[in-house]
Amino acid sequence: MERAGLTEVAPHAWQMPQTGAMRVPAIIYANRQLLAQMDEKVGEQIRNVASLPGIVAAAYAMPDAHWGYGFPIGGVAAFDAAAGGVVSAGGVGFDISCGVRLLTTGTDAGRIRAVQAPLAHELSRAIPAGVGSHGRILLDAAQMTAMLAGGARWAVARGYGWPEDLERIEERGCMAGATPEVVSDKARRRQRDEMGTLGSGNHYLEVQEVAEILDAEVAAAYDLHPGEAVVMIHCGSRGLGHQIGTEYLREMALAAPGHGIRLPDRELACAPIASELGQRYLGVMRAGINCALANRQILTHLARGVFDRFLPEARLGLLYDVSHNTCKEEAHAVDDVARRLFVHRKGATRALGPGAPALPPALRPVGQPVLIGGSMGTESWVLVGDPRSEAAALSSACHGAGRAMSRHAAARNWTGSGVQQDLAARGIIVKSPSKRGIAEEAPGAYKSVGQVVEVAEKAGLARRVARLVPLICIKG
DNA sequence: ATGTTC
Repeated sequence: MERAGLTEVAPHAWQMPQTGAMRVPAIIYANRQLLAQMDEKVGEQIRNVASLPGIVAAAYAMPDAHWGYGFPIGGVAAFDAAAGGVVSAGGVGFDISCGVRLLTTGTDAGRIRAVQAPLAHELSRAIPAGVGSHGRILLDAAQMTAMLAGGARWAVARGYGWPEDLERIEERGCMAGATPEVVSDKARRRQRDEMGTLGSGNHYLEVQEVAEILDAEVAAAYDLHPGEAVVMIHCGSRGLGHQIGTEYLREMALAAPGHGIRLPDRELACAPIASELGQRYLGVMRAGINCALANRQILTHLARGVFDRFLPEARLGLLYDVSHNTCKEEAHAVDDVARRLFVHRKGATRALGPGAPALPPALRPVGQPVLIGGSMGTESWVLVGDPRSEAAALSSACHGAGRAMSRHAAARNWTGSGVQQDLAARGIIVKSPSKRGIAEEAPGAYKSVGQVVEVAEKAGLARRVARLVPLICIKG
């Protein structure tokens, strides 16, 4: 993106002037290099978001932003229902409540290396991955309804995981206000056999090593220790979320004129929060959030089963589970005024600072773990919410590395086997049902996640706590 | 992201 016309209003915060239909400014968090790597389309999309009815404060793009459907991926925007504010299916994204959870193991990475190949093999057998992957759990209509209402709470009640896990999940494992009965039959049907599956694209389960600690105090509170192994799970709401996104994007686009909304881009389809359609989407989307929370909970249970067989001394405790594709009603201070807002985070992670009431007691004094999945074969990060993030971006931060090139271009530049061999030479085992998928996810197709989190820290979005490097990657 | 195009 060209820097001309942008004003660096704070370190690594670039403001786009409020022009045309924009109701608020647009702010992009980046250094000069990340800004140069950003598509012009990110600027266009974030300006479009800034023109939507009822938007509050500003439209924000995170340091890992790239262009997406309507909203950029890495976009944050909050709306006031009483001021005609809208909810947008494109502002949440197709993979509703896609997110990351991190499990500590209390075990040295050396113990993983001793069983690395068989552990990778057994994880790949236990964790269904790939396009259309299905699991052994089949839900009937009543179970589907219970799952969509209960989220991870439902999963734990069914024996998938431990009651103490729930404290370490956003919304304590269950998103309130879900309306399972309004979720279409088609969406429910698509999800029937997809619980506890990874899916494809950039979703993965990785066994990683804590390679570096940058904040010893917070790391200790998070039970992260140098040289120990952790498990990171990145996935979302599978076919159900995708079906909901498809249905509501269409319906919101058709209904927009009737709501008096002129869309700058059809892909920005949205409806007033106060409208029947807006309320209906919110209820269905919350069911999608519960689906993703239950899915990651079942994947955790499957991973624990494999670890129990190979490393019985390992105890896979949940550090935290946080989503990066949601719209949630939250309390925020805007210009020192307390307001209730509907915050869209699409490819952006909630990042609550110390003292936030939504955090469990064990984490409240230090702040929320902000879990950042890097690209396959590189590094991932644990950050902690910074109190400055509330003013900077409504307590939000980045979510990953962000693509630097298209899937198509990546598949031209690399082969799956080549990438796999390169990583094997560095001691990383990658298992995937799709060679093309591995090529599309080649580390070189992504921006530097290290640079993204450094900018996030300098911009006051979140502070770095620990750097994680992969040992085993189970890839969709 | 996605029964990788209704």
